[in-house]
Amino acid sequence: MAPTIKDIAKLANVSHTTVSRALNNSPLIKEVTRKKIAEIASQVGYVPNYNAKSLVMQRSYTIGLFFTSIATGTSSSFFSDTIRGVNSVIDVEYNLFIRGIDDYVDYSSIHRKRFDGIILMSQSEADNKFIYHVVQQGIPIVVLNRQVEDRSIFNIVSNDREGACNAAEYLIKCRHREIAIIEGVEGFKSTQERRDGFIKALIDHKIPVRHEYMVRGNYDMPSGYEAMGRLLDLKDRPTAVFCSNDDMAIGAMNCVFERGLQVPRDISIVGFDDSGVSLFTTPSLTTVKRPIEQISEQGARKILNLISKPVKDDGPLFINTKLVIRKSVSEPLG
Amino acid sequence: MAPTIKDIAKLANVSHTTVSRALNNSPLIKEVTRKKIAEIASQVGYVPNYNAKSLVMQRSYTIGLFFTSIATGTSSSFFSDTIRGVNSVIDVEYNLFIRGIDDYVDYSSIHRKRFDGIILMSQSEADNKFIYHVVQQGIPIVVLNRQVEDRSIFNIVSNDREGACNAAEYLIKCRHREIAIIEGVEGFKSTQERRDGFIKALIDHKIPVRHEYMVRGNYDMPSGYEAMGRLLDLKDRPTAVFCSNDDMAIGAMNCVFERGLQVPRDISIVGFDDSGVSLFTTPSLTTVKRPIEQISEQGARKILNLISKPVKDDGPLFINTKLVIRKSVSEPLG
DNA sequence: CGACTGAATGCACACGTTATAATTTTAAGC
DNA sequence: GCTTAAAATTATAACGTGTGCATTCAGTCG
Repeated sequence: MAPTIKDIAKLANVSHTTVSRALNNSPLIKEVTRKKIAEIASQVGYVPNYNAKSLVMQRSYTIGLFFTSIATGTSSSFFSDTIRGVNSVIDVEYNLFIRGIDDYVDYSSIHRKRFDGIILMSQSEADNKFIYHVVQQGIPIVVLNRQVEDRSIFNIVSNDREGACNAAEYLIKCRHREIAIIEGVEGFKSTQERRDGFIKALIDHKIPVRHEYMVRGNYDMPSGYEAMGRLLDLKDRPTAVFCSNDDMAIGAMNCVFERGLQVPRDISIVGFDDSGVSLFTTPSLTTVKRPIEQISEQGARKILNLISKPVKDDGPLFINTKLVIRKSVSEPLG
Repeated sequence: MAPTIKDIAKLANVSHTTVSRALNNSPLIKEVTRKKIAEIASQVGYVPNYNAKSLVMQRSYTIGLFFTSIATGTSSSFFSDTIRGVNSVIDVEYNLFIRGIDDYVDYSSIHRKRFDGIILMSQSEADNKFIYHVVQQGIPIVVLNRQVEDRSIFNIVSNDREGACNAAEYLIKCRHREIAIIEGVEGFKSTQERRDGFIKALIDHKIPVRHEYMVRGNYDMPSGYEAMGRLLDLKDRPTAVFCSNDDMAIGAMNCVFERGLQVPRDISIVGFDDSGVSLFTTPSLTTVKRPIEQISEQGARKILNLISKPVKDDGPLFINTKLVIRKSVSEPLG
């Protein structure tokens, strides 16, 4: 059986109270007894029972990292970058708990006793119900990646609108005028933000926004492939396509090649995310770098802060995107 | 404050013991009282306190999913496929806890009280120290992806050797004779298995194994790029290359194109994993499908079994790989 | 030397749950 | 209607830890 503070108490000829205090560095304990107890504790390989600790302390030592969904709609690199970022910050003292919101039929098991704090990598407005529940439970929460209206919630988002706008402006600067967009999953905030940025760039440069140049995808490769197919079928097809993420850009490029056309000669393509692959496509993909790992790290730090000293809102934190110019864009022919 | 069984007991005019039994469907309770109590419980929105439960039950309701490392050496798709597989099986009643072994400086916090069971997605022999610790603690464990010698440990692995062998044989069938291999991270079991299968195929077909045709990578795209560079620099370069995973294959293809050569015309390439991208490279990648998600699911099911009724070894479970033929391989020129 | 002070330690309880043993209620048998 | 067995319920202890309050101890001051 694993040793408890009572076992240590016996060995040290003190009460378990003293042991508890000594191990928690209470100022009430004389230095020599603390030393002695610490010595014995490490000798017998004592590790505290977190269940007992949690029970009395009303803390769980657990941080929940939630996604909108683990099963669908989340690209691998996005998923793993997020976990890597969070994991690098959260000390092993904490349990790191990972789930998708859609794994739950009801949220009754999500309550204060079980989570010290929650990090939500949010992709959909539908997450609001979850957020509301968490807030109501009084659990500190940080929402990443999607801006929420409620100012009392701490929010870290990338500036997708600006990123998309920059990407589109870059295409315009390269003399493109027939520019299409392949959009992401309907209802995702990111989808909307990127579209808005894209449209803003066109309007700012007085380029008409053509309805048939806006096609829907769902953030995965096959959808990018199909969407590009529809664009290429158009009577006058675009000379450049902004894809709302890299995965769809890869699917789109694939479609272009399959029709015997070239990127960027016949059609220019730009992506969004700067996922690992984008450097190794042929041609390499011009894309908007979105610092997911950085966002996650910041989010993790913030939740730790919130747990230790709850404090009100600083307003949402925007992390800048950055256009990474590679080789999938050139000036249009003739 | 969240309601406890004592609160319910008061409302129902019974003892808290009865409430506990009623909610746990003990046969000692009369049907009508059970009904009444269940009614009240859901009315007040009762949720059990798992810390208290764990304390007395000596169970943690936590399952640990460990990787060799979260920070490095694990490709995104591998990582997320694993989590998806496990997540789909593990009920929300359980905490799903995810960490890398290399996050720990010592394993003292990994003990029976904290984990009901552990799933290890293992990539390196160095993990044995961790495995040994877990076994010694008496925690049920399932090791995925890497075969361990100890027969008392439950093991689920893909048949990498056979998969690699099939891939190489396919190249041979396509009349290739100058066949190279780009290997994975040194020391990883998977690296060795795939090399062994590769070599076996060559030997079986009496094709000499040339030392300069075996180059090292580390499973990421840049390393595949570099390794291919070294192969292309050879005086008589190979006509086909077996890459030990898809990521390296993508890097390798990129390198080929950059030198103005074509895949598969000038050089054929085959990968390993069948990660999501392999369908959308140009040309699409012929590769060995390794059912990571399936392995993870099986592993998750197995750990649940082991937790409920500990039982000895059935021997390692092999899950078959499958060659997926696409367009990155053709017969060599001339 | 006794009263007082402050430091160090111990006692007893609390946290929310399950398990064990004891008790009460119900049903059955004659 | 009484005894007895069975069924249903309750009282109490336990899990391992932290904390308020009581207690002891050592030292100081008068």
